[in-house]
Amino acid sequence: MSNVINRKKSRRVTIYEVAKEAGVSLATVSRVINGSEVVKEVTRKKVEEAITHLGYKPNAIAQGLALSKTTTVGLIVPEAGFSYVGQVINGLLDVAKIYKYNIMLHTINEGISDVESIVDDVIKSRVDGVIVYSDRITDRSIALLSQYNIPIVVISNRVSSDNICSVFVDIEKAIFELCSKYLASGVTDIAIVGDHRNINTTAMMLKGAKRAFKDHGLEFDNEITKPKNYHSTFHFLKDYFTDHKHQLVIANRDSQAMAVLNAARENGIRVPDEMEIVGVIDTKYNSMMRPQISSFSIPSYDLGAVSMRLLTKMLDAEEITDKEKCLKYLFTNRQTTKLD
Amino acid sequence: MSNVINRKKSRRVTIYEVAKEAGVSLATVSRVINGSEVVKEVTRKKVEEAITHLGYKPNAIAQGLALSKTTTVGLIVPEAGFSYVGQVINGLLDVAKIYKYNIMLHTINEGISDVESIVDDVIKSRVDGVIVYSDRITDRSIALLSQYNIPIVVISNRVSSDNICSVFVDIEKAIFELCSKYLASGVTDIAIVGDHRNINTTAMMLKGAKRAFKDHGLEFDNEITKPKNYHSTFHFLKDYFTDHKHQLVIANRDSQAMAVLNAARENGIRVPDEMEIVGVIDTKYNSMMRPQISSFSIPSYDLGAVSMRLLTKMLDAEEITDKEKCLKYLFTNRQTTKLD
DNA sequence: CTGAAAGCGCTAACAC
DNA sequence: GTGTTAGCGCTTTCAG
Repeated sequence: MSNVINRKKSRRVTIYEVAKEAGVSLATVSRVINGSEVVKEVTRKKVEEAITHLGYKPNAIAQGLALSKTTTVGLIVPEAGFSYVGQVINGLLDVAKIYKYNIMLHTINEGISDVESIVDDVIKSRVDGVIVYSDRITDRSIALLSQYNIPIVVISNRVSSDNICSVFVDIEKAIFELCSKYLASGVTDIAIVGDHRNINTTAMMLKGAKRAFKDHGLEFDNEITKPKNYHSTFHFLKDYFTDHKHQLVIANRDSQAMAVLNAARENGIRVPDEMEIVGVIDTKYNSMMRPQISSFSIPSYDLGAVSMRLLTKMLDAEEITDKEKCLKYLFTNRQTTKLD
Repeated sequence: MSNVINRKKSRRVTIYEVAKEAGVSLATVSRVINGSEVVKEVTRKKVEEAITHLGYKPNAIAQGLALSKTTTVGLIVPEAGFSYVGQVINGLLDVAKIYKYNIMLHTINEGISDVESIVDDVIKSRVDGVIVYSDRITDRSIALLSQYNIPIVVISNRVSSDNICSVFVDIEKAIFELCSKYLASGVTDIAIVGDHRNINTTAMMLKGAKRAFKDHGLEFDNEITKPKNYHSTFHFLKDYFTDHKHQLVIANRDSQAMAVLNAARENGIRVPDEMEIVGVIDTKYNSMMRPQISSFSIPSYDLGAVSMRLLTKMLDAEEITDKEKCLKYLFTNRQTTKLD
């Protein structure tokens, strides 16, 4: 297939060697590499032959230096969050592939020092743009990054400015609608499990619930949060449900929804008869539980794909009609709810 | 914290500007950046002040060009496999951070054309080394890559050569031991669910089972594979278990083990009383099922961490005692087995 | 201890 | 159409 010669320990072939082999100047080689129209057909042929013969591959680093652009974008995701970011990454990579961008992957955790070092790495590596999956709007990484005047797309958070766009799902609305529906049918004992790893999302969920309750002349005040002394949501909920019960419990990540389900059942609470459960972020595991957990399907893949597409637009200085892109969610009624 | 001036639309500051600001030559600036010992203390101070004052950050691309090394490594993982590769990536990134390497992420699917283009990208981006998470030893990506004489670490597969090392878990042995134990206790109706996405792992599992059976004077011939016309393992197994039952079913990925569990139960097969189930790859979801699925814990994080460490050794031309690193697994007995 | 200068591999005017 | 040349930002001899 590829005529690459196995050149052990030999330097990688450069544009000069191709030029010599083809009997042209390096400028011409550069032209054919970059698909310039002005090269005569016969010389192009010669060059192309030399290229495949020598197995030449342009040095992206050198190109990057010469052009001051790297065709790579930095991706920053929360550490240990791959179970729910995986799909986002897939979407992102697929689009990146189309537009010939490479992805530099960085993970970030809570530590501030970490934020600084990530930003450092990102800036030093001279990526053309950055995509940040971040739940926290106040995230220092974004603030720091934006100082460098580099195009940024943030996922899962509504923000925008001169060089920042965002792609997200309107969780507030999702929860509002869900709660409204339940309230309308007389269900008022609704609780939301707070997610300390996704503070902003939790805030949105609460906001949606509060709005729905207010519309019904009620007040929402039922956030369940894991105290620090419990090391897992499940263990906490197991205790919690010994003397608590709600008509509807809403959790963010599917692992939390599962914890709710398991904890409830271990306390003999029948789901969905006595208590209904809804998850927000949906992974494939969500539907593998028995009963299957009803949930919103956040379009994770699209979140990634759209973000990357948006970034390419920013990089090409294309007109951007909407700097804050809100994606549609879908509610899937499974076996932990009694909805129709 | 950082004294970076918000320099809108202005070029990034270069080593020249730092040199001018500090009143020294760029060679000297370069020396202090790279921690050379020979710089006099006072000049170093001057330079450092200029650097922080200007908010200078070295251009890694230019450094890469000058040094012909990029301090980035390419990571190639199977597309859509983040649920079980996530931990590997975390381990890898943590170690990469320590050794100051950046990660360029690529995903790969079955298509051959894809392989070529990935290898192309990897070579063009002049990474210092590559880590490939690949189940298939015959993987063309590795073959192609190795032509370029670049250090490679392969995860989850035993291979090695001049510039290739590998880190993996001895699945064959794991299954051998498990089967031996069951066979010794009289359980002989054992089946293994084939995983079309991980052909090599499946082969290892079968090999282990066969060896155990042979040791007991028996022959193993119980691979369950999803026919092409079923779009999910679960749906196939649901039909399969209407007229099949085994004493022990072993599955590779946890999602498959869950499919086994759910399918069995929907056919009224009691687990573990009538049928026991063991999974191989363990994610957090595995233990969220009820009953909790007994499984091997493949040390995913370590797989990544060790691989990255190994790669740094190759890059530093350190002595490598073992080019094929076999990591320990652990069996966790949960609620789908009757073992003690 | 520090500076001058030659690349690293490639692109993009500007000539011819 | 094609070649020449000046950078892109940094490292590294080699002088001084």
